[in-house]
Amino acid sequence: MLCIRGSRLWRCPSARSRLLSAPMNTALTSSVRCRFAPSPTGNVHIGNIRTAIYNWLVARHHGGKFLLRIEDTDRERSTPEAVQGVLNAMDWLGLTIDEEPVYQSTRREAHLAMAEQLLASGHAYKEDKGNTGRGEAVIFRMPGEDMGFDDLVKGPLRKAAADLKDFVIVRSDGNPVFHLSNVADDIAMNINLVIRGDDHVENTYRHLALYQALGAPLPSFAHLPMIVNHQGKPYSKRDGDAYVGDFQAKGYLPEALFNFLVLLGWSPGDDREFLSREELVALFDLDRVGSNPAQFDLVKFENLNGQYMRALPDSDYKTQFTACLAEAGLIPDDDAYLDRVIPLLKERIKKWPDTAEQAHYFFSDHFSFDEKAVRKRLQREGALENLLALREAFAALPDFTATALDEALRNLAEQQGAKPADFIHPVRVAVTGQAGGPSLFELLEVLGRDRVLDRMAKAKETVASLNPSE
RNA sequence: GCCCCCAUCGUCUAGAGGCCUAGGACGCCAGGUUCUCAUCCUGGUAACACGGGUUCGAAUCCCGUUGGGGGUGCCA
Repeated sequence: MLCIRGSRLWRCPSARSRLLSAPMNTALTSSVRCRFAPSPTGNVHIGNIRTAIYNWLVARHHGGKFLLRIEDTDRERSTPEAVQGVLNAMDWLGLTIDEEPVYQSTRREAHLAMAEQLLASGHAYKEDKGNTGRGEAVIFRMPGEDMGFDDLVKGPLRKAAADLKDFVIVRSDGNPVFHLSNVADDIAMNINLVIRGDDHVENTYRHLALYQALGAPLPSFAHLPMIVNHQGKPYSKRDGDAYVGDFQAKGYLPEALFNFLVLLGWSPGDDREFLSREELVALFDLDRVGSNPAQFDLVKFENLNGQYMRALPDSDYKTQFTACLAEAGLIPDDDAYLDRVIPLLKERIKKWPDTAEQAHYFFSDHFSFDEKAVRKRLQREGALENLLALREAFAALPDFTATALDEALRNLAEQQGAKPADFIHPVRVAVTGQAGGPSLFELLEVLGRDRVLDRMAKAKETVASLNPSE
């Protein structure tokens, strides 16, 4: 027997075993309702948020709804801070929700009522396992037949009745268990597509049985492979290097992280990797989601982030750039100056926090010197003399422009039978304190005559103040 | 233990029996551009876990092994 999933053919389990959920003839449509259901017991990490992103993308792609449910029933571990963390992460990444968030902790009575209903209909029973004295728990009775469902990313899955055991839905202390609450809320929220982590595949049989017992319509399921850490283990609450909040704090761009995370487990099928949000909404669908776990490669991500930085519209770039300067206590002289500085730096700042360090010398005379560079370029024999000679040549220039500066320097070098580089490097260090940076002559022009000449004159003190070792 | 899932360069991946002497990206190496760093351009390095099948033909299908992951009545 063959059935259709997307455009692919799949061998289906024998028709004899009841196939639950019916996604093979339920194409995803604009009526799709999916949700992100995090438990706020720690920081949101990239594995969590990637699940949220896929849910959001599917909803947007099909014109359906994307909802949020905070599963905060674990009162010991759920904190308001963690809830806020989830909200912040989603907001930062632009994961807009279409209805008010549901807080699971407010639905306890409904969950318990559902357990009563199952008890009444004979789908559940009470038992004190091993007479522990803890009281009776409510146990759900599995149907006792083979079950299967067609996972939207993993294909057809099935399980023998013998491997499907009864399970607790209400603890002996009277608290509902995850399975009950989760299904009860999904039913209440009319969720018809559940996209969640791979760690829930085995739970799906239980959930499906619950839907059946309750007579509720069955949703479709899609289980996403995990994102694993460098040890190849799924990210846990303990993996401190993968929190979404940290990416935000470190100055990475949300669009870059969004783009990168989507690519961890999905690809458009061609060679594109730099995809705008609009393109992703248009292209993304579950049928191209892979089924093997992925590792987050920070280096590759930083490359993508750099591409986003360079592609940023000028106005956005300027706003952020200015904010970074302000944070470091640097105030641009004027807007026109800022507009001339930015193009020089734009392609070499890889993430926002690097801004102040790389731009410092443009906005203040109190910048630090790279000792290695000073030693190599200014403490050389004759370096200071060259510098002063060059300063005179620069000072004599009627126009302090890049081309004029360039010409003056090369002329002087030629006169002295030296290489242009012998002058270029010392000037750079004297004027910027750094070994590398933007094109020297443009940099000098933008910096302006006064600053440049002043700093060149001070080079001698600078060298002395650094108290040369060796 | 039992059940389920997964397996292509170091990493993310393309691949739906012949288009694959396996393509792209990041990284790395070499070269180019340049005053440096960055950007950019060119070239190179590197993979179908293993063993059996099926087939004229397999990275692609089947079985097994190994490895990894998940689940397994009171975590979510």
